[in-house]
Formats: sequence, structure tokens, C-alpha cells
Amino acid sequence: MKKKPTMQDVAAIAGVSTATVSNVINNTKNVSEGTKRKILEVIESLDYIPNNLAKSLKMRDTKLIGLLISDIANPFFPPVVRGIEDSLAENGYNLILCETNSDSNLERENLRVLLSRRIEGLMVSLAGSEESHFENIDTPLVFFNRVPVSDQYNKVQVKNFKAAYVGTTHLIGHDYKRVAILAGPQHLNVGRDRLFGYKEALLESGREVDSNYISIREFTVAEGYQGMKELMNQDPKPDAVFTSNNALTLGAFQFLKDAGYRIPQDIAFLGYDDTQWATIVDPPISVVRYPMYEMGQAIGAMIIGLVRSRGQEPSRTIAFEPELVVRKSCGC
Amino acid sequence: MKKKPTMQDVAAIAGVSTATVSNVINNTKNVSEGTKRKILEVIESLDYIPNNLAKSLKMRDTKLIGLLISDIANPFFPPVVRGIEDSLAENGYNLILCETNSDSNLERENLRVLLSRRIEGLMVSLAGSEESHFENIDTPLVFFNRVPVSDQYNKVQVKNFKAAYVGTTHLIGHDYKRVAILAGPQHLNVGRDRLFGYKEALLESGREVDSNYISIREFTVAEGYQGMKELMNQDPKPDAVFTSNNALTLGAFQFLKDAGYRIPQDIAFLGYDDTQWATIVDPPISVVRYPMYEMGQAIGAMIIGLVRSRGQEPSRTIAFEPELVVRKSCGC
DNA sequence: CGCTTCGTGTTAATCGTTTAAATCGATTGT
DNA sequence: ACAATCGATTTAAACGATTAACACGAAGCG
Repeated sequence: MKKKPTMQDVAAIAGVSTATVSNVINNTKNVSEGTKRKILEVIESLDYIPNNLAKSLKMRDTKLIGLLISDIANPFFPPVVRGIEDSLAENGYNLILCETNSDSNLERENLRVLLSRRIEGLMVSLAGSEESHFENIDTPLVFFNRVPVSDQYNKVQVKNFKAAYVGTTHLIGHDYKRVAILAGPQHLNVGRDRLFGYKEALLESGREVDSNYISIREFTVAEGYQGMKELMNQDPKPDAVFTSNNALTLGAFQFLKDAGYRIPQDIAFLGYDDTQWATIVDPPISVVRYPMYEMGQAIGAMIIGLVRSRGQEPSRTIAFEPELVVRKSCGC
Repeated sequence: MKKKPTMQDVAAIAGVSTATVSNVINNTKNVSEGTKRKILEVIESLDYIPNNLAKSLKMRDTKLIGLLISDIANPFFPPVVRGIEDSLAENGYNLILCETNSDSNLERENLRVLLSRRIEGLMVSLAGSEESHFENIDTPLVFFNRVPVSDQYNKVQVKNFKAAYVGTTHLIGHDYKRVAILAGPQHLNVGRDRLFGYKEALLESGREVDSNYISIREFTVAEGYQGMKELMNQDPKPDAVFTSNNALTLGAFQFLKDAGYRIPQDIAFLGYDDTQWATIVDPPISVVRYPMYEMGQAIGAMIIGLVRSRGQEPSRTIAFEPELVVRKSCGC
């Protein structure tokens, strides 16, 4: 692990100054063919690779963007991150990934580290309802997925309200009488908005909102399983259910299978977020879904735009439309 | 987006030298209570965050580790990356993520960028069979998943041969007569080794290797679908199949469902890599699986170890054992 | 009293780049 | 013939931290 060669070394061997070396590397000034060739030879022979730390320090840019999410193993994130990465790579930026495990304290710590690394922009899916640590940072910021309410921020969202509204309306439209929902934590925008959408759909079609058919749960598979079980303990049982998150969908479906319920005869089922498995299970699951890869691209493009415009632009919000994919698990 | 305060600023306002400021920040020398408090106050009031670029430049370390994979959206990676991240975070390192899209040229380019960022270590799942660009880099290096053959490198692998061997043996043991395999690209170690394991299992139990029951495919869902279709066109049809990768598993299962085959009556099915959906489909799929999160942790721990020991240690290989999870899709 | 020791702080060089300003021949125009 | 111009290159000052070496007054000691 010997010391890496520097621009000094290259310059000395080539018999020129570092300024000239810098100029051939960056094509920033005319350098005569002769010396240029000589320098390139030396670079090659030394395996010289410029030190970007020094460059960044001097230039005050790092081409580094931070990503702060709860858990990459949550199936929602991978396609989104892929889109982000593609978008950043296209523009010569690199991604530095931090996971918060949905812990706001970890989030705050990671934020400090990222800022000390002088990231040029940051993309965040909030860990929890705490968001004060983002208040006065002067680095371009884009929230996505779990976003703060304040509209002083840039956001890339999905239309959570609409997703639940459309899903629930579809179930009502197919004449299910007792439509239940597995809802998420109410301190998260994604939890709240989806529940509102569900309620609104019921009210608009003249139904009553019956709290017995609302189960508020953490976004985990185990909670989905348990929540579904409790919903099926109601009397009368619900005849349709909307599960408002991918983990809840998985858990709920699991329970219904285990307990021997027939879908959609005993209960109609509408899930959240698509996966290739959704078409394979029996019956294929209807879902409300979003174009995750495209969302990722949009997030990446937005942060790049902000970096380029030095954060001068007013805050924007992009909201993606939900798509209802009807398969066999509910009326069609 | 005003200029960020520097240590100079802090020092000037607090009426001390930068040396002293540095010393209170890093707890590296005795500083009297009074001045320490004063300095901390100034830091607080300025929202001063140290510039890690400068620190890294001077200290010659970045606490940055690179990760080079083909595609985070491949379901194999997320749990592994989670394990890696946890392991790195525990030791104060950050992760910089690059995707190669299985393109060796992109891989080489990304490698250069990462090296110029002076990452302290690099973890790689190879893009293809080209690996020469890793030959002379003097940065600690760990390969995983898709690894080079040479044992001059550090690797965290799975026992690919054994996985296929155990799986195939299980199928043979349950008296299936015509065991087929959906195998992967033969220029990748993971493709080759799994096919070898399959063949070896057949030979050892006195069976013949029949190339009609071997379909060599790219690792994609579409190829799995197509490959399974062709296998079922053989006469006589195979009565069992081992799909040697998660995407192939998905595609093959999809085809069998679509075509109306009954599992395991018409054909026994053994998949690769576990997912929560595997227990939900009908019938629940038997699989050969690995502890992905733990593998990630091991990868992270290994690279940290190498960084700490300055790469003095001899090359090591850790190989994880496959686990056979028997569900309803094949003899049990 | 003179000498060492100790606790606090400061000075200034350094890490590896970039770049404005300066330098230096050679060429050009009149 | 002489100033002006031009192209190629060098000089040297940043960027924002760390840290060895040093400075200085107070305290300890025989």
C-alpha cells in the first residue's frame, strides 16, 4: 500500500510545473503537443489518478449527493434508488447512501456527517415525524415518499390520498358492502393521507365510516398479518379490504391464505405496490401502484436541477398519479 | 446559499487560534474549561460544521467505502447492502454506491472515479467476466457474489456448487426421474458452478446427464419463462426442475402457472433464493437460500478488517453454506 | 533564587489540487 | 529597430483542516 503518486510527481518527472499538468488533465488551457504527450506518458506510467479531495477542496464542489432512507431492504426503495442512480450518473454525480432504520436520531447524525462531507444535494425519505434538523441547512434538499407537510420544501410524492380514494372507490363500485382498510401510522403523511382517501371515498358514495373496519398498524408484515386477523374477527366480517402499504399487503394476504379464506369469494383484496410476484400468487393480486423507477429518475433530476440553479428556484412538488391494476383478487 | 463558516471564522470570533479549535473539536489536547466553552458556543452560534474534505486531505483517510454492483433492483442485493451498510456504519464508514448495469466498461469507469475519490476500500460484484482493471489497484478489495476465479483476491461467496448439488440431490432422492435445470451464463462463476453441482449430483447417483434437460439462460425473468417453456417441450417432459437463480425461478414459475401445469404433480419445483412471497404462492416454493443479511455483514466486516490492517493480510475466502428449505413444491 | 516541569496556546508547514498573475521568447506590425 | 502582441509555461497563493515544534507564565523544588 505505497503512497499514491501526486501531480507533483508527474510534474517533476515530466520536467514541467503542476500548473501545466493540471491544464492537460482538464483541457483548460493550450499546451503544446510535445509536452502534452510527454505528460500523458508519465501519467500512464505512474498509474497516476488525480486526488479528488484536493480538487473538491479547491473547487468547492464534490459531485456527491446524499441519500437518506430508512431501509434499502424495503422493496419500495430498490427501483427508486435505481432511477436516482441512473439520473445522477448521467450527470456525473455519485451517490452516498445512509440508512436510518426509521430512527430520527440516527437521521440527524447521518445528516451531520453528510453535510461535513460537503454533499451538494440531499434526498430524504423521512425517518419519522421529526423534521426540525432539516430546517436551516443551506444544501439543496428533496424529500420523497415520507415527506414533511410544510410546502417550503421540494418534494416528489405520490398521490396518497388519490391512491386510497381510487382503490376504495373501485371496491365500492363493485358492490362490496363492508370495505375495510389496513392503514399505516397516523403520524406519517403516507399513513394519514391514505386513510383520508379511504374515508372520503366511503362518504362520497354515501357510506358510513365504520371504525371497526379500520385497523391502524405499523408498516410491517407481522402487523399486516395481525391486523387482517383482527379485521376478520369483526361481525359481520368485511367483504373487501384495501391494504395501504406493501408490507401490510404481504402480511394480510398471508393471513387470509393461512386461515383458508377464499379470495375474492370470501373477501375481495386490493393491495399496494406492484411486484412480479403479484401476478403469480393465487389469485393474482389487484394493486394500486406507482412508476417507481420513473419516480427515482424524477427525484434525481430534481436534485440535479437544484444544485445547478444553486437553490434559487422556488420550492416545487411533483406528485405521481397512482395506477389501479385490476387482477383477479377483487371485482373486475 | 452563503459561504459556510470555517474553522478560521470560529477561531477569529472566539479569539483563539485554529489549532485550539481543532483541539476542542477532536478532544486531542487539554484545553482549559473556559476557552473550550467559549469555542463551543461560537461553533453552535455559527452552525459550524467541519469540512471533512480538508480533514481527509490532510489525514489521508476518507472513511469512505465503495460498492460496485450491477443493479440494486435485483432482489438479491438489497438485503446484502443492508448488512453491508450496518456493518460500515457501526465502524464510522460511509458507503458510496455505483451501479454498472453489468457493463464492464462502466465498471472500469466507475472504478476510476471511486479511486480518485480515495475510497479506503472497495466491494465488488463483478459486472462480467472482465476483471483486468482490478489487477493492480492498491486499495483493499473484496469481491462477492460474482467473483473472479483467481485466489489472489478476497472473496465472500456462496457455495454455488454445493447449492445446486444439494438441491439436485434432494430431487433425485425423492425419486424424480428426469430432473431438469435452468442454468445461468457459463462465463460467470455463479452460472458455471451451479451447473456443475447439478451434473455432479446426477453422476454420483448413477444418473446420466441429458443435455435436453439443461437450459442455459441469461439471469432474467423473461429468459426463465422462455427456458421453462422449452424444457416442457421435451419428450418426455422433465418431472422436476431446479431453477438456479431468483429471476429464473420467477420466470419459470410464472410459465408453469400460465401453462396450467400442476406443481408438484406434473413437475416438482425447486427455486433459488428465498423471499416472503415464496410462502404465499400456491404451492409454497421450496428453495435453496442463503443468509443474505449476514453475508452483507461479513462483507462489510471483511473490508473494514482489510482497511484496518492496511491490506497486510493474506487473501481470504469466506463461503456461506446453502440452506435447503423444503415447502410444498417438491417431494418432502 | 535559579532551574525544571507543567499546562495552555500559538505559529507555521503541510496535504494535493486549481488558477490568476507573472514571465519569457518569439513573432508581428510599422 | 522597437514596441506590442501572442503562446506556452511557471510562480505562488489559495482551499480548510491537522499537528509538530515552539513560546510563555505559573508552579514546584532543592
